[in-house]
Amino acid sequence: MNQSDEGAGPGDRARRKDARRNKETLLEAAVAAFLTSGVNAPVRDIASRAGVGLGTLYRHFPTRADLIIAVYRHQVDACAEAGPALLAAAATPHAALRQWIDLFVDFLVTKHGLAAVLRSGDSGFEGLHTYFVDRLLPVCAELLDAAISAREIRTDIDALTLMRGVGNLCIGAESDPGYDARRLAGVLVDGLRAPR
Amino acid sequence: MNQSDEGAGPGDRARRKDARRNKETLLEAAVAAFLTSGVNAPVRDIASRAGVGLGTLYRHFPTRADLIIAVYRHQVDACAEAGPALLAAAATPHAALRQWIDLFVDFLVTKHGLAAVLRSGDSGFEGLHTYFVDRLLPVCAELLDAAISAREIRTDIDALTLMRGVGNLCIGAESDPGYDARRLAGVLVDGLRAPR
DNA sequence: GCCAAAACGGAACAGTGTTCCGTATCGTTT
DNA sequence: AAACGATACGGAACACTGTTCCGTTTTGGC
Repeated sequence: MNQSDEGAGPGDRARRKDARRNKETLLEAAVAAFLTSGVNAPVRDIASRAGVGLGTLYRHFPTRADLIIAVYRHQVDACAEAGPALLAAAATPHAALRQWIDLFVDFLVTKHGLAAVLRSGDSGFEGLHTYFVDRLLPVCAELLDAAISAREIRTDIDALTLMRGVGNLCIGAESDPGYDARRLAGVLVDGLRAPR
Repeated sequence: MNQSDEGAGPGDRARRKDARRNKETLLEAAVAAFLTSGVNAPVRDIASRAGVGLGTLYRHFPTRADLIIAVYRHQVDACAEAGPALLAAAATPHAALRQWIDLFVDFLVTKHGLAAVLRSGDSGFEGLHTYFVDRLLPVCAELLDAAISAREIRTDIDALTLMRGVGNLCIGAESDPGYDARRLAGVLVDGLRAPR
């Protein structure tokens, strides 16, 4: 995975090279910190891992949410792009939906604390929440609609509710061996089949 | 609901009456604060609502979790006691389970932030988590076992996983009009019927 | 080499939960 | 009624968050 192209647009060329380098270093530090301490790793830890001041961190990533987005952008995009592919390949839309939900759950469960932060309600994370919804909701809706059109599932659960529900099921899964978020999400998707 | 008998054992008689009165006042203040600001209402707010110092609050409720337990103890107990009654009255164990889950969800959804705090992983809330599990898990397990014995549901979801899953589904439901935790919990319970 | 613009660093702020201890109150005992 | 020890009180102080701000340093075009 290459972090260097995060937001690497024409705008980056206008930046001083020390700024570009610091942003890069910060991203690497954040990846490492998130891996060991979860997405709630203190900002100070990330800054000092990167050997950089707090001001520098905040200039590049105005809020913690921006840092999280930058770190996981590629994986979220990959998840989003997998949706249509699964729909084309699977035997039924419902099977595709199940597989896509599995991808989503796997992603969330392996990012310590991310699912919780998405639901924290903390105003500082609005941007993060919005990013996830913007990127993934259309994909989920497409799969859901396909399954509905195929008359495979009930119609009273919309894509946003489903995504939030599945996301919620992932909360705390990382630090709780006795809890199987994947299986529960599967049960939920099974439940969608019940005609209503 | 009467808060005055919270932990009102023989031990209370040994306490000075100002201490008893303050504990009482603090509980009322906490009820009010939780109602308006959710269970994350700042300790200082609760103390000042009660016209009491921080030290007093912490002496009576050594941790925030103790305060939350004290406030909701009666409702949790009521939920626990409803389990066997529902099992006796319902047409099938699965129907009883569904009704009990509805009770649980209704309770959690109406307590702003409680479901989130139960899953926060914050060590300060271990006591709260333990209390909920101790009190409600046996009830859930009884209902689940009955439904399994009646061959109504799959056997690969244990009571703890189900409770945690349902609890998770309730997170954020209070401050999100477009999200229906009750319905999702219903879908999950439907999913249990799918033979596996 | 100069110098304005850009970026940096970290002290300072605001808001948490929690601890600590000097002071005030209570209730019993004389 | 007065004295006194146990009990309880209040809030300053601490540790830890995220975030802001501004004096200082670095950069890169002239």
